[in-house]
Amino acid sequence: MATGHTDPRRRERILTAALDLIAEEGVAGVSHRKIAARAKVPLGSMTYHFTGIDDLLFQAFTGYADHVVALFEQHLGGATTPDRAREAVTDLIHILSEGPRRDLILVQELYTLAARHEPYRELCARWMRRSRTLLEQHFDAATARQLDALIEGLTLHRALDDAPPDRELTRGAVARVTAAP
Amino acid sequence: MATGHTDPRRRERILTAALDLIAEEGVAGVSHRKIAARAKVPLGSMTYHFTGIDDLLFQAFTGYADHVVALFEQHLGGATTPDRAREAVTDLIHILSEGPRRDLILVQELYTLAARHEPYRELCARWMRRSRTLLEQHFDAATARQLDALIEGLTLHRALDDAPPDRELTRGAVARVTAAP
Amino acid sequence: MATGHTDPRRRERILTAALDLIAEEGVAGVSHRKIAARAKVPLGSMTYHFTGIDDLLFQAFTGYADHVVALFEQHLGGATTPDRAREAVTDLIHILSEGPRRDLILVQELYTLAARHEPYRELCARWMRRSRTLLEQHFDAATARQLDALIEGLTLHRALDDAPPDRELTRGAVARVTAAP
Amino acid sequence: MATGHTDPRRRERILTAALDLIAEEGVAGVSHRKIAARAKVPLGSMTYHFTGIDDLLFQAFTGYADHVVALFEQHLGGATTPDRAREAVTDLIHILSEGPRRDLILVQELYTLAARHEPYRELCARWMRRSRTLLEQHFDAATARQLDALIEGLTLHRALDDAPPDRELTRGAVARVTAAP
DNA sequence: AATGAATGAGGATTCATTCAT
DNA sequence: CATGAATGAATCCTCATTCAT
Repeated sequence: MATGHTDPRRRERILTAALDLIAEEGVAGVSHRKIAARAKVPLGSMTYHFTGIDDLLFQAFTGYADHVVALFEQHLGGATTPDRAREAVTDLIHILSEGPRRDLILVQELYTLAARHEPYRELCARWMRRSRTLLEQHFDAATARQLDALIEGLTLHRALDDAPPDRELTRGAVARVTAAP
Repeated sequence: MATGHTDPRRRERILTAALDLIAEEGVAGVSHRKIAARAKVPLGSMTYHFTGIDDLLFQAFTGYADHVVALFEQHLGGATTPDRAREAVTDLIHILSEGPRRDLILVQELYTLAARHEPYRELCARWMRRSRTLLEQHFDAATARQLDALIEGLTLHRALDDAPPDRELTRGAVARVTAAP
Repeated sequence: MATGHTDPRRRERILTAALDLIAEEGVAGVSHRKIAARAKVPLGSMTYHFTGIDDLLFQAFTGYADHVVALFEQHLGGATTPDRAREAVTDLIHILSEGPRRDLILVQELYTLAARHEPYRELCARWMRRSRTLLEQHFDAATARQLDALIEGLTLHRALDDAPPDRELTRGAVARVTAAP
Repeated sequence: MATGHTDPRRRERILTAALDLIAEEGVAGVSHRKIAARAKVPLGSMTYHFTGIDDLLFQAFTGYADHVVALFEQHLGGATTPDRAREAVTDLIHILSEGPRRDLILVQELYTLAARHEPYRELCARWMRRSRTLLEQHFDAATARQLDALIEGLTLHRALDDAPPDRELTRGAVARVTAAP
């Protein structure tokens, strides 16, 4: 009506609105109506562009996972030495957990879905594989896996703990896990 | 009517049914009706015993957090030397992630609630504090925190990864993080 | 609210409203909303009293079939001789097809459902068995079946034909089918 | 695009798909989308070729009624003596009720529409007139009407009854109704 | 001539909660 | 004390139809 007739950004706008809403109210709180209102899109658009709400959520999280992977690549891809990589990992943890609450929450919501639904588990598994591959450019395979898990745990604890680990503690943990045996 | 007058186990049965349901369908999927049906309790009981569904959920998760803390105490409390403690931590990670899917899922659901709602965050913080205190019986404060985060990350990765870390890798990671500097 | 708290006639009112609506707009045209409005009952009552709309429709038609069977019994049950029975059958056909359009339509709707759904077919089969049993009080089994089919066909043609068979023609057809060989 | 410019069979394909769908899901279950999908035709075609869904349904049933009339003509038209006609009628009843369930269902759906909507009633009336005319080639007018109704009733009972009349019973009924007074 | 995108109305159903009993 | 009946709001989804292209 206003935008001519077709609005190619429509789909994208809906997905962004969905993620924002999930961050605010949780997967449990999203609904076609709320997403449509936030995206300023008529309700009927929801099921025109997506098979149903499950489809919509999955596509939204798929896009989000891509975004996080990109973040990993951006930070770890540039490191040229193991020391630089260690520093990049420390950056990553603090960026993730100090950045907008939105990211922390979305990751949690994604993990919760993954714990119950296979397609989401596959989404997470792909992300973990990619992350590990990046770490393996600087560390041996076993160390990469251990470090990957450490990143996960430190990020989460920084998000939930009332006295979150500081940068020095993070740096120390990274150093220990990546220390030569 | 039949059981005398009141059934003291009624409340408990409702809470267990709620957790089972959350494990199966997620927080988003629970409802008074479903919980009542599963607990074999009349629908009216729900709002008689609990203020509302939010109250019910919070009490259910409170009980669950207590249960997990008990698991930590049971495993870590018995260790008498740092080496025993290291082994206990390794056990803990593998028990948590190999045990029934139910536990993995409930922890995730709890974290997701904590990411958004203060009372749940406090619940998690208490748990983390307790866990750290237990670890501090064997390791210095900084190491305890790092180790705690590692436990978290390894457990999660064991749950979601398609090629989960094996016991040897877990043991190695624990050893590295707890190694003398 | 107004009626005290429980209204035992509620279910019955809904079923009657459903049948009225089916007669007016067809099975294709009924909806929870329309039935609720006609029965002057809140929308939520629909799925409180019935599992779903399928359940509601089936129960409505079950009640209706009982009503039609009662009509058959009332007319045929009183006949004491074959001649009286022939006259009763003729009455029946003309009462059915001259009476309120509602009945003709409801029977059609029921048959249409029966053509596609087993439970409705069973409903019709029961009705036919009962009808045949009544006719067998006056005629041999084969004749009863033939007469039963004739009743069906004449009623339908009286309902749909632009020049419907008159009473004399009906009487003649009944006489022929029930004539001694 | 591929087929030159216009596909003359397109309309026909849509109508056939509509009838198939009605047979499967009932008039209540048809929709533009489902018909378009089944006919492998773009959604926009629906309202391009037909005024609306009512128009589409009416044209579909019109074509179907023509098809049934042709069946009557094929069977009754060939009979040269009253006896042959009786046999043809018996054939007709058993062919109609033993043939694909689709036909039984479509006839019922058509009658149901006819019970409520004038245009469909006229469609049925034309069919009945034609059928009667064919029967009048062999029997007097009154007999033709009675026989026509009998055909209707026997066909329906054969379709819905759990112990449907056999061929001998059909033959007997036809003989009785067409017997000289 | 033909169609994919778009949408508001309405579909069935589920829900947490209230309240008379 | 305990509960079944009741309900209005909100859920997802399907629909016939319009219209710019």
